[in-house]
Amino acid sequence: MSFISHLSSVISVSSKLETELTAITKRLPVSKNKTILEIDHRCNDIFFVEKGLLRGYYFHEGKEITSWFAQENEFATSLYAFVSMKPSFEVIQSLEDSTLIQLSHSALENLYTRFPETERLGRIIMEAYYIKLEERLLNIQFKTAKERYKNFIQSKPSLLQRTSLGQIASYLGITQETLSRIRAEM
Amino acid sequence: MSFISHLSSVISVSSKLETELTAITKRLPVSKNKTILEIDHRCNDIFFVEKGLLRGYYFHEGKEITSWFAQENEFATSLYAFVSMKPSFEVIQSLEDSTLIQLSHSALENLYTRFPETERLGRIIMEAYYIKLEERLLNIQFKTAKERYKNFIQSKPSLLQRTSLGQIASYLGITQETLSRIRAEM
DNA sequence: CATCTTTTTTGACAATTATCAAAAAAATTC
DNA sequence: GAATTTTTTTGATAATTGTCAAAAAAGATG
Repeated sequence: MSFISHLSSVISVSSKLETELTAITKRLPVSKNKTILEIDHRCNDIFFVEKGLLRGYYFHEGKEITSWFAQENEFATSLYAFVSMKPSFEVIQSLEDSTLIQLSHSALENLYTRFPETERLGRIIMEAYYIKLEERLLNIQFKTAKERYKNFIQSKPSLLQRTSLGQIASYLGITQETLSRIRAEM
Repeated sequence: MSFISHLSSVISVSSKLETELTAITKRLPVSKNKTILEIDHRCNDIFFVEKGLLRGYYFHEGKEITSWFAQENEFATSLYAFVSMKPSFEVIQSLEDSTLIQLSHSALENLYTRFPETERLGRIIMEAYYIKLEERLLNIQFKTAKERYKNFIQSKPSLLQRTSLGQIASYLGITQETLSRIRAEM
């Protein structure tokens, strides 16, 4: 189970904890192009992507803006909504047939209390999220559209084949016309 | 001590923990315009601003870019460097005479181990940091320069008097000329 | 495989913000 | 408080990216 082994790389997972984790999570198969979390709904779950690809997006002036992609061995949730338990402004959808490990907010809170060592896990995951977001901000603030795209190709080459131009463009904070032109001149 | 009472609003601080916190932190007075963390140095400390104002900035193409301001009752550190223990790309400076509560990385790690309930604190602080950063990203990605400035006035009015136009402009991701023109037409 | 739908590309033009240069204003220092 | 330094403002111009519209290409469907 890639979920447990992934966690093991962050904290030591006792067999007791492993049993608990297996008990409170659910393996969830989703087919391609399914909406997993709708706008304005509560985000009760955090998902670990065992197989497949998810995408988070929201609407800005009627257009879909990709906020993240989550591939194999990555966590995915509408973080703001999950942390605050407020209605989500984000949609989560599957871009491929996927297998998710589903962990609910209440089960997680429970886990934190019963296995305090998992607090560390929560913190470390948050730190990693933060650093990724910081990189993204620097990227958008100081790189030209072309530099951002080059950077994307470098850091997430596999997503090039698995997502559409429009999805990537909005993730990079540019229009798809601009991205198309960048591609043309490369 | 505003530090302890601020923490108390997040987790319950036992008297034992309070004693420990007092023992491992140091009250650090710094005068105005002092560099607290230099570029490429290790960031060994996280600071809690008891009084005064700090600023984090880095250089991009020879120009200072403000990444954050930390006022009274806020935490401040070069988060990426502090978390990863890598050399900092950020400078931390005091913009006013300030009083800081200094907590070292090693003392914090130690605290996490000896008082597991503080892991929760670390996680919650990280979550708050994340959400602030997310707002900032949305702001830079989708608001015009004018909207961003208006938003800044709304959310951090006190900083208007305490910082310079150039510092605010770079924080908002615009040039100071542009910010000056925005001010003129408001 | 012909049709329908979605995605990508291309073109013309507009808007926002940056850049460079210099003047004006404000703040600091001796 | 005069001189120096720093910060802010103003002007002219350029560059990047966005917008709107439509064609072309690719993909999905019955």
